[in-house]
Amino acid sequence: MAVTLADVAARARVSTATVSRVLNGNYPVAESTRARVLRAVTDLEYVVNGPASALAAATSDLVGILVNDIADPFFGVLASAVQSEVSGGSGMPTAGGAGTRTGDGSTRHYPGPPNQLVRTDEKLAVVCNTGGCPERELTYLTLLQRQRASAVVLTGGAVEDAVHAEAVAAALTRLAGAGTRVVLCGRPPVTSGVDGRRPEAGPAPQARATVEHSHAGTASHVAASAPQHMPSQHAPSQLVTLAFDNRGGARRLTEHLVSLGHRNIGYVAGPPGRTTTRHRLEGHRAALATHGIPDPAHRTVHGAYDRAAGYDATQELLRRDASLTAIVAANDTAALGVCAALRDRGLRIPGDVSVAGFDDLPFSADAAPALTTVRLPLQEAGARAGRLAMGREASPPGEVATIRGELMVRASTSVPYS
Amino acid sequence: MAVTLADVAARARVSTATVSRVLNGNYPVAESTRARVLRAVTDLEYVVNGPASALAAATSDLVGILVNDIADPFFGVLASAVQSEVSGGSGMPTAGGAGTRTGDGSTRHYPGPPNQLVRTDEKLAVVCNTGGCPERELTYLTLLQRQRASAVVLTGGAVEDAVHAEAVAAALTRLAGAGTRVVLCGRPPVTSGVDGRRPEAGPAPQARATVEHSHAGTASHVAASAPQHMPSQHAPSQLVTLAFDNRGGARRLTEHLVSLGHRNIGYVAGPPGRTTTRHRLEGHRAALATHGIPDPAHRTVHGAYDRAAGYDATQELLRRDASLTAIVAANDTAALGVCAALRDRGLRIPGDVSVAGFDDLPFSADAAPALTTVRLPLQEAGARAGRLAMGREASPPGEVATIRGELMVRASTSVPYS
DNA sequence: CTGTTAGCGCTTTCAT
DNA sequence: ATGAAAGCGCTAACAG
Repeated sequence: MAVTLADVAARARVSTATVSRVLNGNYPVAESTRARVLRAVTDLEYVVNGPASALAAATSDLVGILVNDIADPFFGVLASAVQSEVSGGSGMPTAGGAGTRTGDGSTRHYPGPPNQLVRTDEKLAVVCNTGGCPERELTYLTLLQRQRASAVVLTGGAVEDAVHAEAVAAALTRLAGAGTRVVLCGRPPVTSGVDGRRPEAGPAPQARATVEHSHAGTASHVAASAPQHMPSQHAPSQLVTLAFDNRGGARRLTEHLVSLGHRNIGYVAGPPGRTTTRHRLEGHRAALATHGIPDPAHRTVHGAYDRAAGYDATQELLRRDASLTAIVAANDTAALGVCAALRDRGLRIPGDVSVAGFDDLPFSADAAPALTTVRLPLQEAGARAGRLAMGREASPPGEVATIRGELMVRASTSVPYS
Repeated sequence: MAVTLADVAARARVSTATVSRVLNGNYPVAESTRARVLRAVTDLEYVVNGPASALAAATSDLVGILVNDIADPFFGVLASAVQSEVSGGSGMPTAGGAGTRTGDGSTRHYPGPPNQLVRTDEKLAVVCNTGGCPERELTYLTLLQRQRASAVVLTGGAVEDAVHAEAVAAALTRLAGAGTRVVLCGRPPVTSGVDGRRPEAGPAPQARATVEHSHAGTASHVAASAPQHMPSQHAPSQLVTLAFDNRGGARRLTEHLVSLGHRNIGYVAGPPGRTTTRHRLEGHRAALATHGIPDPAHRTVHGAYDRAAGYDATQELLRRDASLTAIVAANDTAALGVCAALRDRGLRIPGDVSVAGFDDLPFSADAAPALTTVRLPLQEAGARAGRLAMGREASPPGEVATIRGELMVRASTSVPYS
């Protein structure tokens, strides 16, 4: 049906091998021959058969990017950065450094193909929306393995269910073992089988056993405790992690509030059972503990990472304790909901109640009032993850790097009762 | 290296054909045999080789979703909706109707496979970020064709360059011809070579020649001039379009402002040379014209569809004409920038200046003040596009459906000088 | 520098 | 109901 390599070969009066060679540009071919082949290619509107070449070459040019919620700018920014790095470094102007292409070590040793129809040096970056659903995460991982993806980038926090963690760890190991490069971005390192290997453990609120690493001393050192993902011989660094220092960021944020004089601080946490939620909450509590401030359970309310959750949580928080002088949200989006709820109750920000978020998404600086938050270098992290996925950058020592967030003090926080 | 069908067959003591049959569930297999095979599959952790099966079956389970900017919630919401429809209808709870699966007409005639490792009935929805760059759009289209994608969904406005339009039309025709279902969502129908074939035409404000179709009495007739993409025999309705009525929405929005008494209205347009930009601007002007309100060119400023552009455009607009009592932005994101700029100048919204946006993104209702805008049913449109891509819904008559936007009057607009 | 020739792993008639 | 065998279109040695 479709035009094949053989058709092109016939028209160019050469062998299929030759056509393949000029298309891949990885082997010397006479200039005249090349021209003839290229001519045939365009004449026939030939388009490489991906599956066929993937089958023969045992690898495809697919790079998968898994995100929890594609409609959330947090992931949008991350994914965008990864993608622009993966597919040629051009992409959005937003992507900052565009010249990444210059010194690349691709296989393009010989003059490249002419038109859209041919180029093989670029990867197809695709983003997969898991919707925060563990099963879909697994499904995508499998699907990507099916496609023999050349790399997979997992973004965002992980679910803390032991069974699921085990399953993901297994999937990642398979992937890595199959030669797919795996990069974790904004997600803690894989620690398979750390918490006791109880396959039937269930949601296990106890699963937190292994958490207190990576923040003791001061910041971004990786805890030396439990043996990590164990690159079991056949995976030389096929699995690297770029984690966000959520705990540290949250701690600094709450300390900022405390230093302003706040004592009654409400916390709008993310959905329970997720690493990001837990880490940020822990940071918040650590800050309070450090300053000897009690933190009654009723001052924390869990919800989704969205605006509606922030809104609802705020109502609940206010109902439970009207003495609150500040509310910290697990992320900026929820913080916006917090602000909305406060406004609707006729409370002023920060006059009556200070508000803080986390992430520093694009809109946060423009909110009214501008949001105090912790800036996560999403753009940079994504780009780095992209480069790692392309094997264009060396892995960090220990295969794990922790990325710090920066406290951004803006107008939504002030001294209480001001 | 990896486990193959043959390995499974050997372990289950059957032929590869049989294994294939139970995996695809499209052919009767004895229950006992099936069990044995399934057992072998899980024991061996067998994962189908996508490329190989795609090659043999001449089709893959990839569905591509092209977006202009994945970091923009507009596309995020759209993509999310498409995707959750494509990969089993579950996905985000936001997606509303989840039970779509029930009456599907898949090939699953016999009891399906058991675990994550096997399932073949689901598609792999992947989103590709073009960054609004025509070349990348083409690249992705080709890449997807390479992969023999089963469907492709193009979202968002198109670039109005004649050459590029031609190229895209050609690519889509090839795709459709190759059996890939193509769905345009939030983008006008493909009408290659409509506006006079002037390759260097540029933004061409005159290009409006053929626009008023598809919502008047007769609707979706394609301009009769140059021969279109010509579904040349072998493409029965492989290309369907879900367009947004940007012009009508914009007109109603501006009419709302006019009815409030505004006469000096500034307009922050999107990037020139894009259909969405032009249609919205045309709607705005049509409204003014209808009411005999002059619209000097200096009251329109073009920029990107982002917040920064809205901010800058507003400064420029105010510099040019301080008598403005309202500013309409091409989309909500830019409108937020407009608000920020206004606030920074000490102007009150809507007291001094009314502001309106377009799209009604999630955050718009929460802005301060809540944004008057035109609500586009992104969720529904995306879901429908997804169903069309899956062949799970019949095409609209004429292969084109126009989706209207709904005027949402909120707090950011009021009578002037209030 | 170019042609020949095996497969890559799976699907699919065609037999049995 | 199951097996045997012929490709699908391309790549990668290996010869020339």
